[in-house]
Amino acid sequence: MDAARGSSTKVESSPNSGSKTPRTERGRKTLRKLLDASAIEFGERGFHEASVSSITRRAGVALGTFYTYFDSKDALFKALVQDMSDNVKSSARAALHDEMGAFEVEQAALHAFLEFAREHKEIYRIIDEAEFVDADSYRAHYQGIATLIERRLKAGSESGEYREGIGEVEAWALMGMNVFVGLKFAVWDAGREDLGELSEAVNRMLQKGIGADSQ
Amino acid sequence: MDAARGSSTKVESSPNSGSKTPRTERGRKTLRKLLDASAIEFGERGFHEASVSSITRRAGVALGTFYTYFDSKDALFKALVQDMSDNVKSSARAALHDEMGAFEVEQAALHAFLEFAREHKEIYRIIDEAEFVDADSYRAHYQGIATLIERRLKAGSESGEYREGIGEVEAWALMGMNVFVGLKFAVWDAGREDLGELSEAVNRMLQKGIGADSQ
DNA sequence: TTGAAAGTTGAACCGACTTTCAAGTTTTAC
DNA sequence: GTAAAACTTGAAAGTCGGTTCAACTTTCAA
Repeated sequence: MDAARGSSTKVESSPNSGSKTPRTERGRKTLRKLLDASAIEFGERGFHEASVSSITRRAGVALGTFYTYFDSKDALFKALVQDMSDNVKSSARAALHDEMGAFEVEQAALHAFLEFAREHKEIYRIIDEAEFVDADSYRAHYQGIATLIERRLKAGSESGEYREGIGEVEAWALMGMNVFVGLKFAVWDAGREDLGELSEAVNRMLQKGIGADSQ
Repeated sequence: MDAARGSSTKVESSPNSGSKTPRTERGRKTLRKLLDASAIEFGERGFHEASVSSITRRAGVALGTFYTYFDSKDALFKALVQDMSDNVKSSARAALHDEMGAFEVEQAALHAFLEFAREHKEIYRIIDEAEFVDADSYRAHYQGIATLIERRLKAGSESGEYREGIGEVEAWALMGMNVFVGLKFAVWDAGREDLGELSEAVNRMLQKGIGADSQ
């Protein structure tokens, strides 16, 4: 349940994410406690079921303290979505290296994503709920990832590893594969399948499809 | 906005969907008005923003009338999710015919789904929000579709059109492709791309992947 | 025709949760 | 050492919307 812990890295690096920047060490600690507690609370209960008082209780601070750091429950949620979105992206990017081939890159990206999802199961609930709480963040999240994927696909196309004409549609399709495989096998049925085998299976689809004639 | 109209077919066919079956024609009409109004309201505002009073206002009936037909706002939502879920499935199934080849079937299913999504854009919001309002329905929806897809994939495998070893993972991956392509191109950017070309592009990925060597 | 069943109405009840605030404590800076 | 700034506290205000209910109207069946 403390899976959420790791997700709250670099909070103070993003300046205007709705949180009022604390000026003392004590304040910074309290803000961190609130963010950690809220990631857990939102992950367990969802935005509307989650209550500010429950978050402050988890964080071990008084109710009023919350409003020293956030304008509203909404503002906190937005800050959290932004934070999670950044973390997924950078965790995937960290798994990629220059010497990798195009297919290798996609497999590594998926593998990193699956690992991330397994460690931070709240991510699906939180990102998905953004669709209703903060629609812009939701779109921005998926649009941002799709753009990254499309860029990689185009590069693979130019290097001759992928066929020509690969673009936006394929990027969204690929993202959908990754998201749904993650939801099913890294969150719902976590541990039932080996993440390495999963990313291989998906990569095989990418390489040769599912047809019999493609050997 | 009256896209929701068509979705409320066969309401009375499902007996215990949380709605108290009306006994007169007048009652049936009122129930129908409530369901139609709520599909629009939930689609526009989402579950929590939607209010019972706004739904009854849209439907042109008094607030109290609502509780003649539903035990609660939750019950109505569940009934609606079930209805939508059934409709997506049957609209896809209706597009399939026995004489079709395995790939042809998948392409037709996707095409039917894309059309359905374009006509009923609320479906994404409503199904997605079920994750928070009624988690079981949400899982049941996707699990149900995945099972249908997996069955088709297995059949294609046995008929020799697909390679061996195709199963659950591929079914979820395929579902993810369809869902995300639908979200992006049939809902968000509706009309930007031709649905026929879209389902072809996705089917091409299915047939030969995205590799250059696969011709 | 008539009484019972089905359906309708909307004001009022009610609980729950976000947000405010004035009084207190701790930290910082000089 | 001291005053200002930063931070904390929790009771209470304020809001909002789901749900109830008793009086009323319409429909149905015999």
